[in-house]
Amino acid sequence: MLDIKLIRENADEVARALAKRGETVDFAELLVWDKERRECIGRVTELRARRKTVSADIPKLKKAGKDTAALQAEMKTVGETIKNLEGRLAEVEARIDAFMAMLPNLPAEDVVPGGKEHNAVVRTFGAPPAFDFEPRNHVDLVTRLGLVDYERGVKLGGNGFWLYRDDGARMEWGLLNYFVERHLAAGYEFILPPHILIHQCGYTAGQFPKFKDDVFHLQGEEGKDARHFLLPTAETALINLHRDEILKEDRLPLKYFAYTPCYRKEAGSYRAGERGMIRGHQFNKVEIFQYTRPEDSAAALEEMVAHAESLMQGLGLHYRVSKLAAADCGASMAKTYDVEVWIPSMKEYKEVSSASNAHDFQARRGAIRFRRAATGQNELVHTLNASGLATSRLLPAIVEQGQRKDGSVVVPEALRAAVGKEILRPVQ
RNA sequence: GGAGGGAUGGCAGAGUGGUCUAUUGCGGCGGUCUUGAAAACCGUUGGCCGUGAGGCCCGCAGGUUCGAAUCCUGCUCCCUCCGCCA
Repeated sequence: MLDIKLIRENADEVARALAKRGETVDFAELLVWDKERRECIGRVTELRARRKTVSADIPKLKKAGKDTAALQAEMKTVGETIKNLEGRLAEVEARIDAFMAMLPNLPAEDVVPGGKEHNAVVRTFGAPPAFDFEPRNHVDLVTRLGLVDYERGVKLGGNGFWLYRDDGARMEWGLLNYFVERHLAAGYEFILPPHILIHQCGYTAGQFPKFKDDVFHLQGEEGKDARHFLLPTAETALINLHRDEILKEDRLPLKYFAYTPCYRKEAGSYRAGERGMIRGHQFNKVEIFQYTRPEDSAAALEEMVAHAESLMQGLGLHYRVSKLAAADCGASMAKTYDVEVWIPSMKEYKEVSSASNAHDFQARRGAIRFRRAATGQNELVHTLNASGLATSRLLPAIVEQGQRKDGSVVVPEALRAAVGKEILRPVQ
């Protein structure tokens, strides 16, 4: 959520910033509602003050033997006027809220306008492995190696699902453990949240109302509007940890990480090039998250990207880091870096981590503040999130980048203990 | 799932239609005293809206009334007991 004061005072500037995302927004109507809202508040406040004093006087006058019927009659109409104004106010505020809830975040100053074609590679690690044979794709590899069972995954969950088995399950689990250990060492607190969340969580994160079609909603009980949903990322849980709280400044930054599967509809997003485990309805991810003071968030973002990169380096994978253009950043995010791993068969880099600074956008939606000791004032925190990492995109990269001519795969050193072997060989 | 009880400030806990401005205690913060600390004493102590005067907030939403923490209705959550259960 943007600060409506900013729009009130600087509508053109806000519109220009949103235009970097390719969004054309007209604030004229909003500003009319905003004006009406404030006028309503002014009048209601005035009338309530009058009612309050008169109502306090009535018992005194009665005691003094005076007739209060006229005053009571007058207050009755005042009460009705207040009620009418409050009705109007609620109407206007609902419109303002609906409008504001649909607006995406302002891109940070240094984020360039335009779509993903304007993303900029800021650095790369390693180089694409050179094969003196025709490399197989990960679907062939993991199937031959017996790591992933696509057919039975579909039998269980339908299209868009798979299951890990044997060494594949061990490797996926080993990746998760490797990340857990690294995050603990970096001072992040481990959270295992519920996977089923209430609607307010999606609102705070910024998924609702705009992106409600992207998540799986649970059928509520008959006659009840339960409005639970399966989280599309652990970020949705972690941003809500401190919803409606006022944090202590000396406890910031708060650093958390969580492992959850991520459940996404991915409706209509299937592409032939994304077979296998590149895109599914459920995938594993460890997410890191920080709550910081506003002045600390820019540095925190760099720190989180560097941390995500160190995980990749620990696996010996070739990757690059891109800084996203405005329109490619998530709606809640002011600035985003993607860490993208090389998938040889696709000859493409695919996102395995997305590290973002939401500034105060999510904090405002969730009323997450901290008390600044120097001023005694409450301020909104900044929130940041980064995948650390999306394991389900990593396993394809590991087998493709680590494959050898005979179809075997070298297990990254960091995972050998978990998998129990150095080389994975085709089964049968 | 059944039965009962409850929701008031950081916590505990009064208040059942209008004298207060929602008692009081604890905790927190500041001070006095002290070599330092404790104790004692004094002061202070939330959120939201509004340029401001001021207004709103006693779980949430409605209603009754000149006036609601208090009365009425609906909802949510929590606790206790029973049942079921990984």
